[in-house]
Amino acid sequence: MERSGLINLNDLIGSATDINKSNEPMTRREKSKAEKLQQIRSAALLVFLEKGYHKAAISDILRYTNLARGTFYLYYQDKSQIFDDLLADLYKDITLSLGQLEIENQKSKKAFYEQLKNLARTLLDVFRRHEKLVIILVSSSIGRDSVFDRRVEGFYEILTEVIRVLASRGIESGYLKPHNTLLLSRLLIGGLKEFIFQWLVKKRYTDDLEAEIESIVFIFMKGVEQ
Amino acid sequence: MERSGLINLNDLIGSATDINKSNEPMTRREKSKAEKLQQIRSAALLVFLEKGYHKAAISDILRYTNLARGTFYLYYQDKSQIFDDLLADLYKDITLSLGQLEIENQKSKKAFYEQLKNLARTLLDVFRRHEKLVIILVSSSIGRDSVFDRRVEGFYEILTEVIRVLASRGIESGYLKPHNTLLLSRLLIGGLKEFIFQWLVKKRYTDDLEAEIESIVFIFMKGVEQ
Amino acid sequence: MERSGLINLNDLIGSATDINKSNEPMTRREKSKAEKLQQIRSAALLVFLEKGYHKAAISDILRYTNLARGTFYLYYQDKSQIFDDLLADLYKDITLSLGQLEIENQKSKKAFYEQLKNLARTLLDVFRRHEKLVIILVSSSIGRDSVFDRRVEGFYEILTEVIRVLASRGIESGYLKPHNTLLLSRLLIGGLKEFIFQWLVKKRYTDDLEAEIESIVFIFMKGVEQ
Amino acid sequence: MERSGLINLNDLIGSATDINKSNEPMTRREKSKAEKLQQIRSAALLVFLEKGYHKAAISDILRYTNLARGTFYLYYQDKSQIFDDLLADLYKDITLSLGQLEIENQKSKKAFYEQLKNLARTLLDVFRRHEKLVIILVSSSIGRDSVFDRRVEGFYEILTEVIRVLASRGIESGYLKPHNTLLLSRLLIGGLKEFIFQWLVKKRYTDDLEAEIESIVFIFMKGVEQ
DNA sequence: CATGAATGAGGATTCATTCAT
DNA sequence: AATGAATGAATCCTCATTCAT
Repeated sequence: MERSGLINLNDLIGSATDINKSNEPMTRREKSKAEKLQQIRSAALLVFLEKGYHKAAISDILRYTNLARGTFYLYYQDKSQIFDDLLADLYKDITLSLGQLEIENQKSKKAFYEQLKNLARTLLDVFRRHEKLVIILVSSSIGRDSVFDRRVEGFYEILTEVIRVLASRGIESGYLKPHNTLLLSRLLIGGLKEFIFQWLVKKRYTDDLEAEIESIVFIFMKGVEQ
Repeated sequence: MERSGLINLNDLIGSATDINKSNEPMTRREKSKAEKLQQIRSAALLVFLEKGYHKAAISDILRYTNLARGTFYLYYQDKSQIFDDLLADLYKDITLSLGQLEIENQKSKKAFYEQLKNLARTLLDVFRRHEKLVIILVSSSIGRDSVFDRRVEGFYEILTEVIRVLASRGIESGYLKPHNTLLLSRLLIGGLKEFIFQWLVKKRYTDDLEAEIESIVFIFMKGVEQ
Repeated sequence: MERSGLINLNDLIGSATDINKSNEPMTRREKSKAEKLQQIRSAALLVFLEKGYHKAAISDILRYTNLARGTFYLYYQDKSQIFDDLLADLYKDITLSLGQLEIENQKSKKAFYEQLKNLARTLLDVFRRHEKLVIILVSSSIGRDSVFDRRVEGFYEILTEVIRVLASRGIESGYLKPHNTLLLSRLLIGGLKEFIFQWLVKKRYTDDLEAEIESIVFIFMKGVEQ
Repeated sequence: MERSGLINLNDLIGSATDINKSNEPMTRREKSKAEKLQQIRSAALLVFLEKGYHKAAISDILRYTNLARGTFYLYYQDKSQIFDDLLADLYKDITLSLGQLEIENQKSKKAFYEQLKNLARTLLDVFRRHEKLVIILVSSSIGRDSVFDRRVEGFYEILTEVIRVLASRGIESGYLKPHNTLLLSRLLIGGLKEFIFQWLVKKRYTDDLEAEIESIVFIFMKGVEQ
């Protein structure tokens, strides 16, 4: 019996900037550095949320800290780098969460459906934990060729790939109709993105989120099942 | 038997700017002015496409024409106005196309399904005719509060409303399960947006567009039918 | 017995732009031209009043007419010229009014005092007739070297000269102390200007204007009498 | 016996911007910054003097320094702010000077008259020390609603109020006729303004300034005395 | 004469980034 | 390492004036 995390996300995510991986204790200087870094990160998240990534100026971010303008450049080279850094956290969480979502070969269509619901709930939880960043992601452009836009796109690619793999297994097992899995997954991700946008940015659907999510999964499952 | 356009889009769209309705012949001067207007419009479309609306500077647009900086302001007051103007064209086309898509009260689930496919194909055609603008729309940020973002959002609202009305009829007629129609329509629009993005921006799915669209409609229909 | 207008103002005023001095009947074309001229003049007066001379743009003036931008330059070369033209009217009125204010050699201090009051009342009436222009004059900068500023200054020079001449006569006749007449006149003009400003621009002192004016003349007369 | 400064000017003036009150020694950097500030202030004063406040461009000011365009905005937000800053210096001086001009309840008309002369001389001295700024003030428009115009007007209001209070006391003590004190003070301020204008801007009356001032006070006193 | 489209110089302001301290 | 003053390119916008029609 196969037993593994859903998917190896590290392949997809690539090298998220990792600062301070080592477990050695920090010197005072390092601690101070880590604190400053954290100040900048928190401030950036707030500013991106308020003004949107593109309109956010580095000086806006610094205004929320008590650091000098030049200090920013000791930690990051530009705006896109700090966004990458913020994103890395989300990626780490997704990786962990989906990794823990252990998957068995589904014994039945029902089990497959349950797994799909589990996945949805898991993602929902991750998004809740990273609400600010997810808002920034779902209300941002994709497709242009700035570093930022590629990052946002990358985020969706990861989600798409997760769905695609799951759909492939469903088709292999004969639970799902043999659709184009990429199309399937994009369709679901698109719907999901719209849903998250309405939920987090527009603050709609706040009544019974779980039920709504279940509806979505149900519709999708019914739409694609064998 | 009721027979009417699908939906009165004029209510949603508002008065698209109408220039040059009169049939009187233009003087040479007026013709030159109209040409300059067209130059600016074309240039703006290109620049928005290349750099994205937010990064596009008015001087970028003017660089594509051989006009002086001040000239822009003879035609538009700012960047948002020219975008509105471009959008008005698309809206006019959508209005016309959907208006011609006459709808009968569906006699059967099958007829309802056909109608859904018709709608999808019609929108597809419109989008093909306005490819550049649609690319700009699907690859732009929403959720911030600039004029631009409200326009983009408005575009999706229109599409969402069209789907929502159709879904309502389907539910009333007993062909569809009584889902939350707003959720349904957002879900489909989200998926569609993602699809259009992949198709127009990423240039994927170019093999058999009609078949892909049919797949989408099929999945959606199957997912929500009674 | 000497009998003459108070002063020959034409010497002071110089060549106010005089258009249409001849009495020959106007052709239709000339009439149309005169009308356009009048349109511009009225519009300019309003705009100068609202925005102040310096902030007034030529296009502001033209917006109040139904003339094209280029047309302005058929009548005036720039903003200062039209101001000169407006001023010429006021000058003409002052000249006329003061010219009619016939002056005898004052037989007594009392008569001299009456004459001073007459002068004040006369000026007051002129200012009332040209309220808008006077407002523009009293609420404008002076002392810089633009054409406009020299015009404003010229206006005060005229008034100052009128007072100075009268004061000289008063001193010659022994009714007034032998003060520096230029100082005297500037002092009075300065006070008057402030008074007019408060009256016309700030809309104070509207209760009993004549009484206030009489107060001013009284104080001044008492201050300088022998 | 009452003994106090003439008037509490702080009520009228408001909080003049106070920079660098602390006595700690400046670092080299702070010193350089203070020098730059001073460069800008001096340049602004010169430019305002030459071109007038309204025609002065920020780039004109910067041309007199060797600073970059953006540097201005490190010190001031716009043109009006630097004018306010310059004005604050004058206000501080007026406050100090008039504050030191201690006033006793006047025992006689003569004493009152002396006090008036003292006031005039004091103001004259202040104006001499701030010649450039005073020139800018007396040759500027008032009455429009820009920030600048309100500042200029405020300056005259202060002077007017000083005179008005003194006149009130004179009337209370029976030395002056019971005129409308506001009218009185405006009249004197108007005359004074005109005088200062001629003296500082037109460079007249430079022979015996003290005597001229004495004349003015004498005329005024004689004009209004009981 | 009249028009009004076009021009382009000129002014304000912002902001990422550098670098001397 | 940290600072924050200084920079200057980039952008938006206005407006007097010209000139082909």
